[in-house]
Amino acid sequence: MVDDDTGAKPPTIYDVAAACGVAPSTVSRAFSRPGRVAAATAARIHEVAEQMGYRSNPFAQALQGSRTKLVALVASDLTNPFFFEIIRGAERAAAEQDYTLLVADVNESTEVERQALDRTAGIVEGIVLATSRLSDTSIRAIARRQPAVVLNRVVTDVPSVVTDNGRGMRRAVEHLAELDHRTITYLAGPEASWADGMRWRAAQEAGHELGLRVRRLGPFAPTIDGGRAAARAFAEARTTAVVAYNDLIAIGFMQTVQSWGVAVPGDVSVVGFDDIFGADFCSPALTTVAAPLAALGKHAVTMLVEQLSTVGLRGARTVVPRRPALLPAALRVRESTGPRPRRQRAWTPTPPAG
Amino acid sequence: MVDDDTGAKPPTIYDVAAACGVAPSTVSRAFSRPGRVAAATAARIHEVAEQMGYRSNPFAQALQGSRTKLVALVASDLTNPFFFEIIRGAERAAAEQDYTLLVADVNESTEVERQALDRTAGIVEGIVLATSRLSDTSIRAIARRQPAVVLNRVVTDVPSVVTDNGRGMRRAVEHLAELDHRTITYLAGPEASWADGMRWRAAQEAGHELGLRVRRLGPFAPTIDGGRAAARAFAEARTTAVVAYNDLIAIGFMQTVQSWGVAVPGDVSVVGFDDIFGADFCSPALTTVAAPLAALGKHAVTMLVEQLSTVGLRGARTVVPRRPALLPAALRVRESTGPRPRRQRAWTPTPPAG
DNA sequence: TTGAAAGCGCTAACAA
DNA sequence: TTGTTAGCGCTTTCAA
Repeated sequence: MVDDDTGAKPPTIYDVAAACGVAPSTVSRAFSRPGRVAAATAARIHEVAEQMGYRSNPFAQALQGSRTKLVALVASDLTNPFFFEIIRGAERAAAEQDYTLLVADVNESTEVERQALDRTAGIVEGIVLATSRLSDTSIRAIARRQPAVVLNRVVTDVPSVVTDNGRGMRRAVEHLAELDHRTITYLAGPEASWADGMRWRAAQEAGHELGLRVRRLGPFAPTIDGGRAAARAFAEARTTAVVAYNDLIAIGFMQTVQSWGVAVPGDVSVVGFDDIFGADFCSPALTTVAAPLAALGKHAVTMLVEQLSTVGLRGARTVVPRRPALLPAALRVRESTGPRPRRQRAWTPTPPAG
Repeated sequence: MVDDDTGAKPPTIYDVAAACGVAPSTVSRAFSRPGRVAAATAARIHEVAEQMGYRSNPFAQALQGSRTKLVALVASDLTNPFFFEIIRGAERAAAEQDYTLLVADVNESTEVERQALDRTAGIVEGIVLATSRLSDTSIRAIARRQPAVVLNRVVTDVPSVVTDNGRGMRRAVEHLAELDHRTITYLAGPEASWADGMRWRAAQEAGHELGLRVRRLGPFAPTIDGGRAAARAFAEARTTAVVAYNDLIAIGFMQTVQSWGVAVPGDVSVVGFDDIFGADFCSPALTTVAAPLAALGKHAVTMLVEQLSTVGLRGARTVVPRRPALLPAALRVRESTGPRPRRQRAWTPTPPAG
């Protein structure tokens, strides 16, 4: 009984070999080491393989130690436009180095993140953890098993790439100071967020140095809805200027106070953070600290691939953690900031008539 | 010479077995079939494995026929907010069915798309092709090798999930007709786009039935920049209403004509398509045909997983192509549409002073 | 240039 | 309950 096309199983090199009347190893060579097979034989093999619909089994190949040329980027929530340019940059860098980038959205769930990591870890050659919700310890454990880079967060002993939040925030506060604002409110992001800590601290420091009072409101979800909540909280304790943890909060905040008849920047100036998609076409266009999004992604993947070229696939651990790569942020002044109003207009957090 | 921790290679079941003084198969069982091993033995094995840092090799497991529980979604350009909700929906559906979704951004490049598919195909159990740039033939070839679903496009003999563009466009034209517009311009998307063909045809049909003239301008890139180009073309041949291939074009168009001093919707009404992130906070908020984004993603993954549960991992081909799943679109009326102006104001495509 | 044979790490019979 | 023995599909020596 010949095991020809008995089942629906895909053909293997054995099937191809049989059909060609050559040894399996020859078929293998015809694909992986074309030079080491007679031209005529190789041609025949390729042809037969083609029309049998032969596809090499990547698992069997990987078992032999061949590389998958895959790297993964695990993102906490792809729905957040913050990731757009990061992924774009990462994708570009990967493609340039002949890697394929696989992105996993873990939907802000530690559970799903673990799962994704488990299923993916052994398959990809390296991992970028972007805004991971995992504990530092878990992240270190992952990095111990395989090359990894953290993005937008600093974890001791793991290579990381972050925005220079300090400088960025400093620029924002300077800008507001120049517009003569005296007190600013920081609309905080999630407490678990590493970036939030950095930004809040930087705001305080900058305020201190420039003689501004800096208050903190929050935490709020890093979303447009979070911004709406922030607006409600802000109504209780107003200032002439606001710096939000991120653009989404800033946009939600603006939307809401504007719906109450508050003028931006007439009554309150608002500064966002990140310069995500949409920051330029919301109304008014948002002044924001532009994170080097594409550069972050690009840098992370480049660091990762650098390690991969050094070490082998499996059994490779993350290499010599250097100090975090700090990528520069730039203040993008648009229309949501203006001079401190002489006298604050009265307004109430209820929608105006009409 | 004991092959203990001689190299940096990760430990295998053999190492664990040796360290525990049991047979390799027992170690294997301890992990895959816990019930079939004495509790004490299992505990010891797990402990030893844990502290040796043992991780099962997914390739070896897959070679035995175990499932990877991975599905891939290949997107033409993740930077396009169109994909946000799609991915979110897909991710949810995958998680619900205990699958992990891997997203590959192919950056609008057929080359990269091929590459990604090659590297990924054998590893994931099924593939969602979202807005693929591949030819119908290539797609059919892929589907023949492995379960696949096309999203936002119809390919004969391959299961597909699409927006009901016809109904959606119909609603948009009706809306414009009710506002008394007589002639509308369709700002076309990429020629290669399946959706563009559908939308343009539907616009014509609806116009015909409702007694409106419908013109076509384009093709334009499906981006904000494309919208800017559309505005320049529109300046040469104006109408009181415009329907764009997608929201990005609509937003770019609005931005540009507004910078020329044209009022939206005062001078021209604009309708977008898709209801992407940002459509509600651009200025004016965009009236648009909301594609069932999340539902599309969810549906596609669900269809895929359905097939997977039927058939085995490798050697499974895409099953019985049914007719495309048509998901309903809804018109979202916001602020960018209004009644036809009595007389069109004069304007020129140069930025107004000031 | 080609064939034969030995694994890669794991699982699945089949015995013991 | 545990050990033994074959492979999964492929690559890679080592001979021929």
